[in-house]
Amino acid sequence: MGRSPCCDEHGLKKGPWTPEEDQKLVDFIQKHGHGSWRALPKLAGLNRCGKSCRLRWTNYLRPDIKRGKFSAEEEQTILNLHSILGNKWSAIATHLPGRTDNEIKNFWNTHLKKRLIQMGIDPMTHRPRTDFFATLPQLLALANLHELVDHRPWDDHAARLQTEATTQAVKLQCLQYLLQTAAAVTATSAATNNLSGVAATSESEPLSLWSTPQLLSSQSQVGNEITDEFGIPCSSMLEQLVNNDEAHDLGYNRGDHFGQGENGTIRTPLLSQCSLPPLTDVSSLNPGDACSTFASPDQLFFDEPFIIEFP
DNA sequence: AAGCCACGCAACCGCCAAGGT
DNA sequence: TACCTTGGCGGTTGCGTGGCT
Repeated sequence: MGRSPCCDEHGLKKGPWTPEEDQKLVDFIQKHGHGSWRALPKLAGLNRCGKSCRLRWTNYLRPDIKRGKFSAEEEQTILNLHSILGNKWSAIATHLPGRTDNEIKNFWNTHLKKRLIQMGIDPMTHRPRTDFFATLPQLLALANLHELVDHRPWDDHAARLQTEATTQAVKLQCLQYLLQTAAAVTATSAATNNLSGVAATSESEPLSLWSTPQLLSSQSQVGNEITDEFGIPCSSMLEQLVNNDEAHDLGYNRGDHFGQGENGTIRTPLLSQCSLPPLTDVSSLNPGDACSTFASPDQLFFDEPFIIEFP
């Protein structure tokens, strides 16, 4: 026999709280503390179940709750902690003073998760998605553009140039995706080392790396790891790529597309990715997947025949 | 102006673990 | 040791709101 829900008791109100109810709850807790949540509603004169009171208090009425938009630093902290802890919202909340687990959970589900997905990153593993279908739209768009450029009779030189430019921009985006994938493989081993270090020293310095705002918000440090993979400073290379006139003309530096850096610099998907945490799940890494399954980025995107092999 | 839709968020539900008896 | 109570947590739902057609 299952347990009956706490609010099944007759006459207990559900749904949104009124200001009067809020006031009663706040007054009571300020005078007496919450004590037993089950007993509280009767004592406070509320027609609610104890659980509802507790939730209302912890998620909304508590005086130390910080409301308003999440700062960039808070976002980064959530991303980093989520990559380690997963959906342990209460654990994540302990690192964000004034934020409730519910608020963080909502923020994750409505903002961060979608953003990661848009960037081609699996929100659960924090690793770039390597499945073919995740990249299919990009590849199809690329293939279509390629055919247009190659087979259409061109009277309008300007239009041709623009399409070619767009093709290059799409290539750039796909290249960035592959770089993310390759970088993740590199970062994974580093992350593993970091994490084992954290685990080994967790008693003295629990999660010290992740809870340090300077490190959490440092894109360059993580970006430097990517440099090692290709021997090229990825951030500078990509900034150069994205900063070129073509990208500007195509709107690839628009803030609403990739995000705008603090001093007006462009934040590309990859650079944003660089700010994501190192990856944690090395055990599931398949040496044959991701970038190693594909040809090298050069081969993939600059050897045109590959592209038109797709139907 | 009205209807539709997507989004954000507060609140609920159900499960689980800890502690008490 | 088994059962019960309680609090906590994560997942999900549903309502309000704003933007778009």
